[in-house]
Amino acid sequence: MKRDIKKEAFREFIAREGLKSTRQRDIILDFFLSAKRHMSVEELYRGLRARHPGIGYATVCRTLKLFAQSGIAHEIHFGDGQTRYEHLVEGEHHDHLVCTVCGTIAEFENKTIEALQKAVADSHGFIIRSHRMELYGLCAKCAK
Amino acid sequence: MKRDIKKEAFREFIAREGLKSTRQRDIILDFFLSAKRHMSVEELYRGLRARHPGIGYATVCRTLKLFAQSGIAHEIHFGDGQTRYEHLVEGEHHDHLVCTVCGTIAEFENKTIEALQKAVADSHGFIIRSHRMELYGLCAKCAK
DNA sequence: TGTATATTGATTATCATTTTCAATTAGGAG
DNA sequence: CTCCTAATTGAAAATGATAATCAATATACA
Ligand SMILES: [Mn+2]
Ligand SMILES: [Mn+2]
Ligand SMILES: [Zn+2]
Ligand SMILES: [Zn+2]
Repeated sequence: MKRDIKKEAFREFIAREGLKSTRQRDIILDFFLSAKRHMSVEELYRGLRARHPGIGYATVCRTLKLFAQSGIAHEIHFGDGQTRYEHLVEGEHHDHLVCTVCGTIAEFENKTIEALQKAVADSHGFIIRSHRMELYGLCAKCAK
Repeated sequence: MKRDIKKEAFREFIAREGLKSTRQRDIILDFFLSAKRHMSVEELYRGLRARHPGIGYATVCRTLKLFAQSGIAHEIHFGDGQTRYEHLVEGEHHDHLVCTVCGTIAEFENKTIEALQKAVADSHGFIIRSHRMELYGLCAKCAK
């Protein structure tokens, strides 16, 4: 299962970097992988604390950063001042539809757009390392 | 000239909202329209202070927000924790190529991509109100 | 010119995230 | 298994960008 691929990838990262495997990191990773996508740090922290009251906010922040560094997660910024994280397997990619009314986030992928992005970059002699594309507006529900 | 169109648009906004025309707002607008694009609040503040030492940081922040509200400027967030502003005339739009090495920012517009974005949104019953697309990587110069 | 109201700049507050640091833990050597 | 060292943790303080406060000042209109 993908969950195990991510766990294994993080385990390898920990080993490769000379870091240590800890109870907290295991707990946070388990929760992160089973929680819903695009959770803010605060949401993850509150969710974790329900079962693990001792866990510190700083540890959650640090651990999520490690997830991003290890490649099993991505930081997302939707402009509301909250950092969100989503887990993904290496090489996966998608963009977002963000409802500005209810906050619902939908994901999509469009190879044609990505090809055109590459073409635009090429015409500038620019080498793309990453990109972000977000469409903001009203989801089907909020559009009534 | 476009500069005058923007000045006039802001003047109208000021009047329409029952706000007042002030020396500071004039100074900040002049500098903003003549400075290079995508300046951060800090950069604009420092640039302004050279000629106008009395001007307050809070006033710069507030005034830039007013520019955005009036429609003559846009807030931009590239994920480095700095808010940038760029001026544009009503209806104009473009996206960005951001060099992660030297910080250079190029602008582009691609109608085909925008049409595809619309198509993606439609297929989700989503109504786009705005969007952002940024390509991060190496500019021609930094790619060597 | 007078007056009500908006604006300014300095200061303080916010708020999410980072850093600090003493105490604790992990995990390899012996 | 026991030591030992370096990594990790949680609480608290620091950070950094922006926003709010507020007394003093400037603006615009009657
Ligand atoms: Mn996503
Ligand atoms: Mn631009
Ligand atoms: Zn919605
Ligand atoms: Zn560059």
